[in-house]
Amino acid sequence: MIKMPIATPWGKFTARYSQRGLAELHFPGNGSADPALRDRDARQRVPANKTPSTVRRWHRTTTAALKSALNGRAPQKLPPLAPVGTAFRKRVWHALRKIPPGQTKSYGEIARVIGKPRAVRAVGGACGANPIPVLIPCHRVLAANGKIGGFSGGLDWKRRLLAHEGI
DNA sequence: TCCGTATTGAACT
DNA sequence: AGTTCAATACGGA
Repeated sequence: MIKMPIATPWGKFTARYSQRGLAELHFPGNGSADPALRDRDARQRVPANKTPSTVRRWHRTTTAALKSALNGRAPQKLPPLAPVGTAFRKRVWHALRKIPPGQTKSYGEIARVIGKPRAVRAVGGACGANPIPVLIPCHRVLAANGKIGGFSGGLDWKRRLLAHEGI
């Protein structure tokens, strides 16, 4: 996995790439408190001039896409997305990508979309396990009663992202 | 197998 | 308007 930073007005995000594409996107400030993990991360940080050209191309796309998304706009182009997860979770993530900016759905609605109307709680689990937040817009999923629900990156981020989309 | 979950809707105060 | 509760699918240990 190749780890590369993305500087934005809201802080430094971190992208991780596998051979298949973008595998993870991390919020700023999520640096591991555990020194051992920090060391591991430092080892995985790769200088740009040493990264394969394919990954640099992906990374330019990711960077542009993230900046669009942070401004509440749909990215023109996305890198290949290669999140790791079970078949069920991938179906959920795929469904999330169909929610346009400025619109929201409930966990139950997502469950129906993927053909498992009773898997509402599992959908919540899949949202929480989303390795590529913002680009896979898990922040556009609210509870059925209109409450905010949760967000793995912190509810502040969820509110901020939704606010930028006019919600 | 057991436990926790970013749920939901109904039935109660 | 708040609280409790059961049903429920999934994933990790």
